[in-house]
Amino acid sequence: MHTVVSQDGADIGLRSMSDAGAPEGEPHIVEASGLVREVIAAESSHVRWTWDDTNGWYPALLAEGVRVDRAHDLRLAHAVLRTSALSARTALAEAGPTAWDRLAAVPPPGGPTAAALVRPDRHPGSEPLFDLGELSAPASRAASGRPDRETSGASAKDVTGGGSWNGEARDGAARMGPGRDGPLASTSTTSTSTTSTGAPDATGPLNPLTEFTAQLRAIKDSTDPGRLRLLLAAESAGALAAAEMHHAGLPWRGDIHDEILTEALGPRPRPGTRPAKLEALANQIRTALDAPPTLNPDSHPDLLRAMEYAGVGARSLRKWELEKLDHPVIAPLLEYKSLYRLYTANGWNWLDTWAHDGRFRMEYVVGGVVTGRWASTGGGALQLPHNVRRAVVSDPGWTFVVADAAQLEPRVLAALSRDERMAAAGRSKDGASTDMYAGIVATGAVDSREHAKVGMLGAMYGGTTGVSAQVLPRLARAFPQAIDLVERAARAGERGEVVTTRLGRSSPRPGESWAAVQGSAFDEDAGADAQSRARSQTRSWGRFTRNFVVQGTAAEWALCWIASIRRRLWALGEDLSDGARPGLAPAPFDRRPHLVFFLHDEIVVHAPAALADVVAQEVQAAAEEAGRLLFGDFPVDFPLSVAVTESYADAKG
DNA sequence: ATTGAGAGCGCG
DNA sequence: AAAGCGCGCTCTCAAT
Repeated sequence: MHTVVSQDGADIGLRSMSDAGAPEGEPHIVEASGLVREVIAAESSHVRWTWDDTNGWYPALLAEGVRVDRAHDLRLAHAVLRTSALSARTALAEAGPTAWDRLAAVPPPGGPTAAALVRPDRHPGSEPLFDLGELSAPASRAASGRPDRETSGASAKDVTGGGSWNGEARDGAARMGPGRDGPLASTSTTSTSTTSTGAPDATGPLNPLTEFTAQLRAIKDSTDPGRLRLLLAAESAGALAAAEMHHAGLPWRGDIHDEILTEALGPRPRPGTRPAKLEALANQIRTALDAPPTLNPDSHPDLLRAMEYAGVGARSLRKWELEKLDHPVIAPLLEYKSLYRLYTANGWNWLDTWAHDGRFRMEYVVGGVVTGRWASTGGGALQLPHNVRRAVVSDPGWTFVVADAAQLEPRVLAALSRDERMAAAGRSKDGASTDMYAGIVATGAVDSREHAKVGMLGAMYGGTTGVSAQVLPRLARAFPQAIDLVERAARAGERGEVVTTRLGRSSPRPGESWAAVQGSAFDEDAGADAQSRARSQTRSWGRFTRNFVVQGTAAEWALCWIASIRRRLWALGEDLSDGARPGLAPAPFDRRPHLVFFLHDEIVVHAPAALADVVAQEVQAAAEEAGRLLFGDFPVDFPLSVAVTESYADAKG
């Protein structure tokens, strides 16, 4: 049963509909303040809350301590149905773009950007539903997330020396968050949606009821309703999980983070100065290069020129290129770059901006990646360096259950291609290793774990050189079905065709510039230049589609995994054992194990210590469930490495 | 002052 | 170890 939620002036409309889309009972209008009560009352009957955007509704419910079990996120579902090859011949897909296509994600409330922006009212003529200080979407990545890029070979321009140390000049300033305090503070009250382009919606307002009906129809008319239903349910469950993780926050010990920084960099520097360790290294660099004190190691042109003058022989400043060189400047330079990165990306400024009240509240962007993986915005939640994860410490009396799926992508490929031999290589026999790469070695296909790994990565990414390419023929002989699947995906992409994941997410078509470049290669006067550019572009798109099917299906597995985890965790109930104490997470999670972090193939659950073991079992069971949901009875294993630990940094293993 | 590109590195 | 997939973020520098 679905309950479609829609804004109705200052009120909220609630409409029950069967799973087939038939209205049930009478429409129901409640005041905005009454929604929480309605949700609580209806939750026991397993409704699927159907709304335009989970981030527009759910945070307010969570703030009231209310969790919902199921949802249907119309915005996310629309995006899938719009481009899926399975629903290509449906009215929804064949119709022109609607306002739903331009709907940008609403970011969760309460982030460091909250004070800076005013959220445009997404429902004309209505008052804000809850006064939470919700904000407008930043220009979302919806339009830019496509791999439609051309890399021009343009190189270094003219070089100017000097440059001033940025340092704490910025750290001290009132930064509201990277790139988000700009012109987005629109106060428009007429737009029905926040769009990336700012273009007005020509196709009318957002009507959740008609959209929902259209989506049900599209699913039903699709070539595989079952898969799409699962995909949309998982995607929506992901949206719920993402909102819950933002609500709960990742436990973050600012004092430990500060210790890490001070240890590595020296004490926090005064504005306008480098941390002591960086300053010392900068001087070492200057000395090694016989360069003047004005040499600014943060300026690439400056530094490259000084290195050339000193005869270092560096073509770029990339770490792995520098590592090949033999010169006294290399060691201090590499260390400088490493510490500089820590300081700028995850230093005190980051701490001030993103970690408050013992929590880092990340903003996930569900479906933010073309392949279906999540993206994040603000704080670099998906790029937390390993060396700062020591700051992630569970609350007193609580612990973390950290789990990651071992070799998820090759296992997904094995199942996707129904390659029984490859799947068998990943299955543990009699307690033997669950390491799939070791299993591949055991088949005799390749002679070392490293070869198995780079070979598989090359097969899934489209590697054409080095060890990866050398090993590929052997893998192709041992696992013809798996390799054939990725090769076919690559060929399809090279032809400009669309490829599709297990549950039905399809790749975007190449952009207009793609066709233009291809066309120009066929011109009479097409030079070798144009032809090679077209060829390079073709291969590049082939690598994208090759990887899309694997990465996208792995993302679906992960989505099913967390959907199952969050349901199972809730079913465990509250920790009421003797000595149990509430954590610092807000209701409804203060006495319950809950997800706090998700990273493509890895999850962190924050749990009362007494429940750690049962949580670990549920996480394991959820992985098995995810495998069955995607691949049925096909005999593929998705083993996890699970750790129970009070510090995230101790989990890796 | 603001914006965009390029370079580089963090994560999977 | 350096080729290949997907991202976000920060810096500098040149252009606006």
